Formats: sequence, C-alpha cells, structure tokens
Amino acid sequence: MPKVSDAHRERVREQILDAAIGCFAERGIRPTTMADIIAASGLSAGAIYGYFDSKQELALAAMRRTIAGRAADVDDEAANGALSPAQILRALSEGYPMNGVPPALVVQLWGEAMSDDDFRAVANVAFGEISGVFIVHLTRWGQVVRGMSETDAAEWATRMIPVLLALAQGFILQREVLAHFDRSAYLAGVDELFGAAG
Amino acid sequence: MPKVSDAHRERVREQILDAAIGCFAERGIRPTTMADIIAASGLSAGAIYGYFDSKQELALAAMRRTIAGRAADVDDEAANGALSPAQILRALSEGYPMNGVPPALVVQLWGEAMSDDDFRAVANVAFGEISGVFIVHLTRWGQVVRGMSETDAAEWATRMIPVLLALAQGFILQREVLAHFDRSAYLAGVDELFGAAG
Amino acid sequence: MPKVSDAHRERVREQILDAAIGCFAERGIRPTTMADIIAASGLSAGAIYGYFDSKQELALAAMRRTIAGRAADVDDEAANGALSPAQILRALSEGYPMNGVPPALVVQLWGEAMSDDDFRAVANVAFGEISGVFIVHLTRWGQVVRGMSETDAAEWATRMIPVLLALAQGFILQREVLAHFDRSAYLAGVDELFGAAG
Amino acid sequence: MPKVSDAHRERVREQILDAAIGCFAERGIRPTTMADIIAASGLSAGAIYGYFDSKQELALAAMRRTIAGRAADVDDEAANGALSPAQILRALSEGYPMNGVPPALVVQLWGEAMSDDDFRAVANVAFGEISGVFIVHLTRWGQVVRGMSETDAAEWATRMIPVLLALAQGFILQREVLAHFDRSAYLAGVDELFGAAG
DNA sequence: ACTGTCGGGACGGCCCGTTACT
DNA sequence: AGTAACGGGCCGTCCCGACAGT
Repeated sequence: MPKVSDAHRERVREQILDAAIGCFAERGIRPTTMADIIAASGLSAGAIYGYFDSKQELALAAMRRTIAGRAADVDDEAANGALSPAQILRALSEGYPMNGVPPALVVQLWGEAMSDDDFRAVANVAFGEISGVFIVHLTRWGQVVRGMSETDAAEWATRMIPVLLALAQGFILQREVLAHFDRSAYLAGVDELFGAAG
Repeated sequence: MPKVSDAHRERVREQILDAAIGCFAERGIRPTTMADIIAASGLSAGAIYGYFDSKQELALAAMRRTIAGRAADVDDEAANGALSPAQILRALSEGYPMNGVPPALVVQLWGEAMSDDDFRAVANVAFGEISGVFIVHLTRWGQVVRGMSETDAAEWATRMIPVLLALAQGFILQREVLAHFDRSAYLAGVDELFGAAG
Repeated sequence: MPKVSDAHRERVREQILDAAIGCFAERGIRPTTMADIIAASGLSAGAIYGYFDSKQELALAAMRRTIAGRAADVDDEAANGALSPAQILRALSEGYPMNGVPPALVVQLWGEAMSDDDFRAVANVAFGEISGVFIVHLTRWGQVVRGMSETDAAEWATRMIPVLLALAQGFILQREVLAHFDRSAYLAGVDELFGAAG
Repeated sequence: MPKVSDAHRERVREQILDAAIGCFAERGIRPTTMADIIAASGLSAGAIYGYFDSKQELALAAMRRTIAGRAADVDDEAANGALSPAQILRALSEGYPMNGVPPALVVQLWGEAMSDDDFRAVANVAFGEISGVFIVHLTRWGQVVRGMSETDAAEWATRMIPVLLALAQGFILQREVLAHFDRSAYLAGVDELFGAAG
C-alpha cells in the first residue's frame, strides 16, 4: 500500500492537527492535555505519537500552519487591482483566518516563543514570510495608487514593513482581547494613516 | 502592630512579586514552578501563600503591574513639549520598561489572556489605560505640531488610538521575537507614517 | 524542630526504603511500580520524592544497604576465635541477611549493574568492602588455625580473596535459584576445599 | 514448501535471537524495547511475533542458549588429558562464551530468575546441566591427577559440585562488575585451592 | 501463507500546586 | 513562618493484535 499510505498519512496528520488546534484554541496550549487531543481526534495515544513526537511538535506544527498559503490568499485578493494597506491586512487575516488557526491560538504561540527557542525560530520565519507578502503588495500600492516610482515605492515599502507588520499583530491581538473591538474602524484608521481614501 | 504590618506586608508582597516576575520572564510562566519562585524569593512556601493565594494570582499581579505609573512616565517625558507618536511609544515602553515587567513576560500574559478570563479582563483594563495615555498626548501633538483645532485633534486621536495601540503592541512583540530588530528604524517608520519630521 | 527533624528524616527514609526493598524482593525491581512502593510505605507520592529522587535512587540505596554493617557482623561472630572460610560466609550472609536486603534482591542488583553504570559503581564498592572483611578474617584463620606466618597468611589470603568472594556470590545465587539447595553441604564443601576440619 | 520452510524458520529464529541477544547485552533486558530488536533484526513486528510469542520468550530463548553445547566444548578441550578445575572453568566460559550469549546477559538472566518462575526454571535446568559437565571432568581429574579411586573421586566430585559451580558463577560476575579483574589470578587461585600445580 | 504497517490502550514514572501542622 | 506531605494527573511509550498487501 505504498501510494495510498503517503496520502493517507498526510490526511491523518491533518486530522490530528485539526483536533489539536481546536483544543489549543479552546482551552489554551498548556491546559490542553494529550488526552484531550486524543479524544478530539478520535484516535488512540499510540496512533498520535506515530505522527507527532510530542505535544510540542503539535503546537509547532500549528504555528507553522499559520504561514502556509498566506501569500497565495493575498495574491488572489489582489488579482483585480492594488490593495490598500488595510485591504492587505484584511486579506491576510480575515475570514476564518490563518488556515484554520484561530487568532487566539496565534497569540498563545507568541507567548510560547518568549520562553522556547523552537517557537521563537518558527515565529521568526513566520514574521519573515508575512513581511515578504507585505512588501510585494505595499510596493504595488505605492506605485499604482500613490504614483511613486518603482524605486521609491520599494524603498518606502521596506521602511513601512515593520510598521505594517505591527498593525497586523495588533489587529489580531486587539480582536481577541478587547470586548468591543471594531474591526472596520481599525482598518479605516489604518488606511487613513496611510493616506488612502477611507 | 497593625500599621507596621501593613507597610511591611506591602514590601514583602513586592519582594515576592519581583522574584516571581524574574522567574516568569526567564523560564516562562507555565514552566516556572512555585518551587522556583520560593527559592528566588528566599521565603518559604507557607509564607508565599500567605501573600498570594495561588500562582495565578502572582501572574495576574505581574500583569497589573505593567500599567501602574505608565501615564505618569509619559507625562514626565512630555513636560517640555508635545511628543510625536514615536516618542510616545518610546516613553511608554523603552528603558527598563513596564515597571520591571520585561516585554517577554508581557507577551506571555497576552497568551494567557486567550484562555483565561481573569487575564483577559486585566488585559482589557491595561489596554484601556494605555489608550487613555495615548489619547491625551496624541491630541496634544495634533494641536501643537499639526495645528489642528482641539475638536479635530481629539476626534482624529480617537480614531488613531487602536492603530497606535497596535503599533505599541507590535513594537513589543517584534522586539522580543525578531533576531535583528531595529528599534530606531521602527520608530522612525512610525513617525514617517504619522507625517512627523524624522 | 531542628534536632528532631534530622532524626525523623532518617527514620522516614528507612521506612520508605524498607517498603521499597520489600516490593523489589517480592515482585522484582522493574516490575515494581512506584505506586506499589507508595502503597507499601503508607506515604504519598509527593512525600516519597522528597526523600528519593527517583525509583533508581531507591534501588541504589537498597544496594548500598547490603554493605553497611557487614564488617561489624563478621567481627562480632569472630569475637571468640578465628572463623573458617565457611564460617565467614555464614556470618556474612546467613540469618535475615544483608541488613534486611533479601538475597533475591541482591542478585537482581547484580543484573542491573550489567546495564547501568551507577549500579556497577555501587557493586564495585560493595565487592571491595566485602573483600576487605574477607581478607582480615581469612588472614587470621590462616595464622591461628593453619599456623602460617603473618606475612604468608596475608599473601595467601590476598590470593584467595576473589575465590572466596565468588564462593559467597555463588552461595547467594544458588540459594535463590536451586529448588533443593543444601546450605550445610555447600558450606561443608567450602571448608573441605580449604582444608578445614568439617 | 514445508521442508524448506522448517529449515528457513529455524534460521530466521536464530537471526532474530541473535539480534535480541545483542540488544539485551548492550542495553539490558528491560530497557530493550521490541522496537530495538525489530530494528536490529531488520524484520518487522509482524514477522517477529510469528516466531516468538513475546519479548519474554526471546529472553528465555537467550537463557536456554547459554547451555546448549557447553558439555561438548568442555569435552573437546579435555580430549587430550584431564582438566584441572580452573581449566574446566576456562573451557566453559572463556572465549566468546556461552554460544554468543555475553556474560553480562547471563547475570541479567539470573536477576530475572529472582522474580519470574519461568526464568527460575530455566536457570535450574542450566545449573543442572553445568553441574553434569563438572562432575564428569572433576571426577576424571580426581582419578588421573589426584590418584583417587573411581568411587572416591566420584563422591568427592559430587561434594565439590556446588562449590565449583559457585566458582564459575563468581567468575562470570566479577569479570563483568570489577573494573580491574584479573582472570589469570582468579583461575590460579582456584587451582591453588584445589591443590593443583599452578 | 506470511510479512509489514498501523493502531490500541494501559500504565509508568515523575512533578507540581497547595494545605496542615508545628 | 516554615517544613513536610498530599495526591491528582500528565506526557510518553511500549508491547502487542488485526488488517492488508504480495
């Protein structure tokens, strides 16, 4: 069963990861026990540990999943025109965001990165990937809407990357923490700041 | 000796909290054991539990400490002139920041807030307090430097609050996660975005 | 309670160790679970781990106990005259032997020493201690009963030490393994071999 | 293909047993996992369990293997003359001894026998077999070298069997435990004790 | 028929936050 | 105030059936 196996393996991995992400998001990473994940996945302990070496591996895999396909999503959204900064943010993190990884979990993952080098490393990669997405679309918007030259737009976008990244992170964080967070107002504020027509 | 006791009590509380914050920041909140805190504080288990009901109380107290005195610090910095957005950010979170609560711990606290309502409530309060500081100084900067009317400045500042808050949060997060984070460039980017002269 | 504490600690340690040795001897070291020891000791898991760091420490302590007081026991037995080799063996390992460590456990400890350096080290020490006991009494017997000079007796005893040690080890092993082992016949055989009057 | 199968079966069994013995000797019996043996044998779990019912069966088979062919080996060595006790010991347990079962494993097997009746039974048989070898050659040596009558030699050998067995067991044990064990000195000591010329 | 893969599920050892008692 | 004990779980893993493919 060689051909079936590989595809099946990947499907089971995803199934386990889905279950784990669900538990993590609901209860928190640390409070979630392997028993929770086992129950949620419908498999047994022996099976789980055949796919993931440890609970930590599960959490790292969840973190890695937040990145996959981000670029593609934003590219799709930008198919018929340049996206304003706020639109980039929305394309990146709205809907059921981050490949099924809820924002609440993302914030917990940041917390883990504070005391665990593996998580920190993955977070570094993730922030880098997101920055890559940002720079492309911010440059385009600078050229198309703001009428900057390609060189100027690229330089400007490079300077704005950490700032836009912060706006994405703060967006995620406030969404989860604040009781009455107004997404539209936030995004409008972002575009106002960037000088885009509300 | 009720009066002496009260002062002493408060000092011991702070001493314990300092020790706990140190452990939390170094090892992470969850990985830190009460034994660690007991050893670091130099007291005994029985003593600690006389001052804090649980480990969670310790972490919540740490979170609450991040807010105290924030407004005063920014006010001091603003004594001789309006602060630009980036200057507000620096006044708020540079130096040994947040009343001895390291940024690494702050991020973990956000993570806890995702799965614990007590933490979420404290985070709500904290974000509110910070917003209050922001609105005052952002309004002043709008009037003084940007030449807006008081009404316009206040309305504009209100719209910008969540954005500036996000910029503060992203600042803290990227500082801790990114290997080669350039604080000055970040702050310069913020002021550029707000149309302030670098 | 400073003075009481130390004595108490030692007593509790012994109590735990007694319980562990009982379990080890009855069920075997590996098959014995910490739960068994906890139940047998009447204490709780937390208490046990306050006295011994791990199950392995318990087993090592059991091994170490086999040595303590061996020399004294043989000396006592030899108070009124030189002991023949077989008598040395009996004094060393008869009765409820080895400070309450049953022979069955001793053999298991040897087994552990095959794959664990800590056990091997303790076994080395143990064999050395036993050898020390042997050489004293074997030398005395050589002088007193065999009429050898002190120098000759000491040299002869030194050559015989590993052999006599083997006879002790084989005695313990056969006692536990063989269904119909005749202790008296064995000891008689030893003395016959050493040329002692049966 | 029934006939081929039988020969093949036996070969595969030996191959598995070799792998298991290697693991057992290197890591210890209990610490060795079936996964280790599976990896070392190059087969799969399903295959292994077709040949041995359980891990315990593997260990028992290892124990049984120590006996097979012992008598023949000593007989071969004794082809051109009577063997002294020490020579019997060397013939029995020197070289790569015990049919590829390392001494370290033998000692572990003794340990297992303390808490497992199956192992104890096999050990009984093993000790009996060894004793059988001993009695033959010890009797011959008594007659040929010591000039005893056949009857006297046989009786004497019978009395000496448990002692000689102990000397073999102690030899194996000390060889594995003691850091600086001198085999020649040990064997010389044995022959000196038996009154054989060094 | 037999080899190999996958899954099962029971514990095992250890640790940890916390309270009684001194 | 401090020492000692408590006891509930948690993560991991290990030995072994049951299918499925050659």
